[in-house]
Amino acid sequence: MRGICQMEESELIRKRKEKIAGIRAAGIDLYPNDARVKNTSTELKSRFGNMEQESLTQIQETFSLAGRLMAIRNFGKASFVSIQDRKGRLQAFIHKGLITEPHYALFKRLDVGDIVYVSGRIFKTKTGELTIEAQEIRLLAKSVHPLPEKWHGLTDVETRYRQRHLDLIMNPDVKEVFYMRSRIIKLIRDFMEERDFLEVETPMMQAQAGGATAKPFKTYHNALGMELYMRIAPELYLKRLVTGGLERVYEINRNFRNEGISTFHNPEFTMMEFYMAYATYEDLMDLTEELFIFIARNLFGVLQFTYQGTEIDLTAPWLRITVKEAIIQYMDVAPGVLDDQSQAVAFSRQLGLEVDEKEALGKILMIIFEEKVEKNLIQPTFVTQYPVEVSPLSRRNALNPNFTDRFELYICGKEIANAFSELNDPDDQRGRFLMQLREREAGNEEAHQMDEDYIRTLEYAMPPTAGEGIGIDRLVMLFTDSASIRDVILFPQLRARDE
RNA sequence: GGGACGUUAGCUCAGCUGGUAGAGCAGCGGACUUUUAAUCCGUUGGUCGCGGGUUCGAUUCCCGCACGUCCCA
Repeated sequence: MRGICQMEESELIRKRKEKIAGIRAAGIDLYPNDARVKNTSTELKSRFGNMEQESLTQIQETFSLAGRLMAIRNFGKASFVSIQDRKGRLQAFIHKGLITEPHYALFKRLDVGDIVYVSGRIFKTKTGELTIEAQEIRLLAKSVHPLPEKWHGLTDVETRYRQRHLDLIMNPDVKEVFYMRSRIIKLIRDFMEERDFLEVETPMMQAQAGGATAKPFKTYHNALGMELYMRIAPELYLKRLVTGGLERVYEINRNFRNEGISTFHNPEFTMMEFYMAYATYEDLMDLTEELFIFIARNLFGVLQFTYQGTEIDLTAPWLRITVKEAIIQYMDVAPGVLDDQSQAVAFSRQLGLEVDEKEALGKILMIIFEEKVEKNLIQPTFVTQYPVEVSPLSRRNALNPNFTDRFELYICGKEIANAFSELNDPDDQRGRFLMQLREREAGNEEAHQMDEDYIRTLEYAMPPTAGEGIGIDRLVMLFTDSASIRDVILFPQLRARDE
């Protein structure tokens, strides 16, 4: 990254350090901790922003504000400074005649980027801007490094991600995204609590990385002398809790998958998973619609919003379509082709897809779906009836046991949620794990492992249950119109840099 | 993993067919009592991502590497 290695030698830094030495020599604490801040920028603006200057002169009260000095506009004896706190910005007026000599001397030594405190009465300038008239100004923390340019700000994406503090200081929209993220997660919690779900936490470090098909990160516990895996999903633990009688549980937490990084993938990402006893995957489609609508209503007040230039409409009911129907709709293929393994191989090869001649029919369907269909699903769409081969933990459909009672939710061509009626027959579950083991032996590193402990849990009888996982980062991307997952994760994974 | 593009002052960016680098902002000095990208005058600041090669000479052309962005897998 530009500059960072030479920062020690930069002239700007040298000058700044000399200035700091001077302030120190004058006996001023560079990092005091005794300021008591009474007000915030937006609070003062909402209280006094609409009042006229004549009314403000009647107010004798003294207000105080602290934050980062973002601009200094100097006019000889008078100066205007812009102070940014967590809520926004407020201007302060510093006049040589209105503050003590030592305070003014200190003010002249301050730099943009410093953390300061001002207190004084409130007034409006002749341009109508609400301003604190400083009776006191203090330095609360001295900045050594200069801030990026005031007008263009910080745009270099690498610096924005590696030095997120700078991004947050310079780009108010970034702060807004993370306020939104927090609000969305709170709304989800409210929604789940309203429906009597219990929030729980299950292990991040697992002896076996189960509950999904993905490559895990491996770690080692010294005292136990055992290898552990960072979880790829909480699923099997949450279903143990349902078996234990908790019946409605959810967890919002991190999953870790040892895979590539893209605008939609970060190796650690946040997932909400929830399980609801005595419900089916169809119930969860209704619940998912309700949840998204609840969030949109609270955020926007309406169910229509724009994601990257595309108008999204969350008005229920959303389209519900099976995997096979979706392929037929978008690929113009005779239905029979998708029921016959060899015809399906031929068809996918026609489409230019690389498919092994002996590949299971269900896998072929998914390859076609993922390659050719997925990207077309712009408005919210539940894709249902996934092949049993790719759904080792899902309940079989009663009418067609080669498919499962499962759905994935697509919006803007991206998978946002994955849900199914849970497989609670321990014998069938064992058979599915054995099928996965064969795949693992055939070289599929992502295939699920045998989990005898989980099967034993099922043998105690898990109630009929439906469960779902919702990718929180992708959800936040959607609602904040963010193009990259890195824009909704404060510290996205980047390659380490040599210092 | 493959492809395209990028990396020049603290920040945002110019830099043409190769001749040892410019602007704006920031900084520093000065003027200024209501500005808000303040203004005006003056001025400092660069291992042109790193390493090779071609050349009398490379920020510029070629190769490799690093990091990043986007697209594809």
